[in-house]
Amino acid sequence: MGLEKSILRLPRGLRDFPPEEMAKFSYVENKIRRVLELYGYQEVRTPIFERFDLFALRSGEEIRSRMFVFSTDEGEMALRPEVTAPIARMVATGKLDLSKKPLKIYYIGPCYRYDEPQAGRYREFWQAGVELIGSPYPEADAEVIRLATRVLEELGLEGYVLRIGDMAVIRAFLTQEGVPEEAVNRIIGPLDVLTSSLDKLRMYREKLSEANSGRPLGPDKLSDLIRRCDEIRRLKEEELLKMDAGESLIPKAYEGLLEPDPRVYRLKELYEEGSFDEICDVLDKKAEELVVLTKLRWAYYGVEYGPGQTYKMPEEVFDKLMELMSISGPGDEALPALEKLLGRSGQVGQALSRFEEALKALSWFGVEGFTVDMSIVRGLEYYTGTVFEIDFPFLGAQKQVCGGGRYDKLVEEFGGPSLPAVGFAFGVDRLVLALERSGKVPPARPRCDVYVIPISEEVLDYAIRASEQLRSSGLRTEVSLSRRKLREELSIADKLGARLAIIIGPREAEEGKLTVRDLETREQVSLPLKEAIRHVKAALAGGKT
RNA sequence: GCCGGGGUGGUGUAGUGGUCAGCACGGGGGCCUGUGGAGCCCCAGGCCCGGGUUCAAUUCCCGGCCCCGGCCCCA
Repeated sequence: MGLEKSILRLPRGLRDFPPEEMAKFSYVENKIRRVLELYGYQEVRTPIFERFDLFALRSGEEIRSRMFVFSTDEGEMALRPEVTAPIARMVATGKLDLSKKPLKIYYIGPCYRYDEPQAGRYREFWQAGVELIGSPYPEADAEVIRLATRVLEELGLEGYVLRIGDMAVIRAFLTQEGVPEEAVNRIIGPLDVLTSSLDKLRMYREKLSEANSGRPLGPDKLSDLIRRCDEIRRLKEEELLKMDAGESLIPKAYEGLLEPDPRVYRLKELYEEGSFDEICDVLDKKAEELVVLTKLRWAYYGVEYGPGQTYKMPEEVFDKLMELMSISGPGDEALPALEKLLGRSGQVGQALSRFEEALKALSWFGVEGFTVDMSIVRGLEYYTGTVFEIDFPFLGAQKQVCGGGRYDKLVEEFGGPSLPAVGFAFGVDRLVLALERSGKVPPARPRCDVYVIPISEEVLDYAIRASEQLRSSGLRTEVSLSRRKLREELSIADKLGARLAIIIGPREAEEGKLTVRDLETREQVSLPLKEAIRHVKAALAGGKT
């Protein structure tokens, strides 16, 4: 009787790593270690779980449902969803030698999130990250970004997209416009959702207007498009109903902007009959409505940011913020645009100059070809300055392999000294995926180079002693533990990928020799141990790779 | 939460409303006694679960579970 199948089943989103798979991971991890140590970073390790509150401190109670939480007699614990907070805890509690400031540390280890798995997303995933703690200067930001691109280069991965933004600029702008500090995070999050929705709508629009015939979208995309439009329609109609009932806070004067448009119900038909122009028109309208709706809500309902506290954003501020977030392009285009929009004075000007310096420092490190993108707002609230992301577009939905930025307040918020910091994390699984998809996985190394075959039991003694000698001289050697027949052993040696077999029978034992057989050429010679070792080394060095 | 595509020995697969569900690799055993890296022979092992349709379901239908993708969200 076998065991109940269900107890053997791996929990959802977890994976085993057989040797072939593990080899790819080790390859990536080793590359990462080598690059980071080249820059003087040292590896650390933190526990796999910590107090739940440590992770909730910054991200809020809401993330409970996205983590693995369990209770113990010491209170609630959570499997770590990321490693920045534990590192900050380590620093804040004085575990690191601050006289070596800036601290340069890195980690590679598993993290856990209670999410629905899909391609490139698992409940247990590996992160490799860097934290540079104690330098407030732009060259620190630049070095950290350089580390990330250097790892990708060393892995031979091409076609990545590096986008850089700056939270300090955005925060300074909002503060200058009179937005309360605590409200800033409440604004940035939803704004990110808004801009990414607009991006999607714009993308569909482009695809439709480029192709005049055929099916440019595919069923998945089409249904997403319809869903998004319908979502906007729903929001809009809710508001109109409220207006009719006199319950809306938005003045009736805006009613015209929110007028219903029956075409949303016919999007599928329109698509099937090829009326793409019509759909584009609907998309334009919907995008505009979404902006107006959000703007009006924020202006008249306000944004809640604490118990009983709301901030009502003036429409001009909203417009300017949208404009700021939409700035994107190469540095020599984006920076002038930023200056034009924000000016050079006050905190905003300072933040902008700081951002420029970071980008300039990046060029000293030889990093080119990035995009300035003010809309990248990393989900986590603790970022205070430069933020960046690296994507491989060919990975599809889970294309982001790296994300990071500056977090100058975190250590202090954990009760430690005031230490500015900048860091990032790689998704190791996704790096492996990217490597596979671009055919850059190095060929697997065979289990051993030399396979020793004792022909009979009497020579086991001699064969094993000889194997030990081979190993002592650095040769990766297996000695057969299977007592099989010679021809089967040869077949196995071949399958294992060994380059050479060493055959040992009574003859060899008697003469004190080893018969070395080249498994490719099938040539063989009998030599005394020392010479055999030399011969093997020459063969291994001489052959391919 | 939503939308697709799938579940056949350990792995990869073929196939069928009704005989014994086929093949490859892998596993176990045998012939073969130091290179015949092969070959041959034998053995073990499978239609995800539950309902329905039917004389008969692994096959058709429905539901569930699971896996794989995509959307949302995130890293």
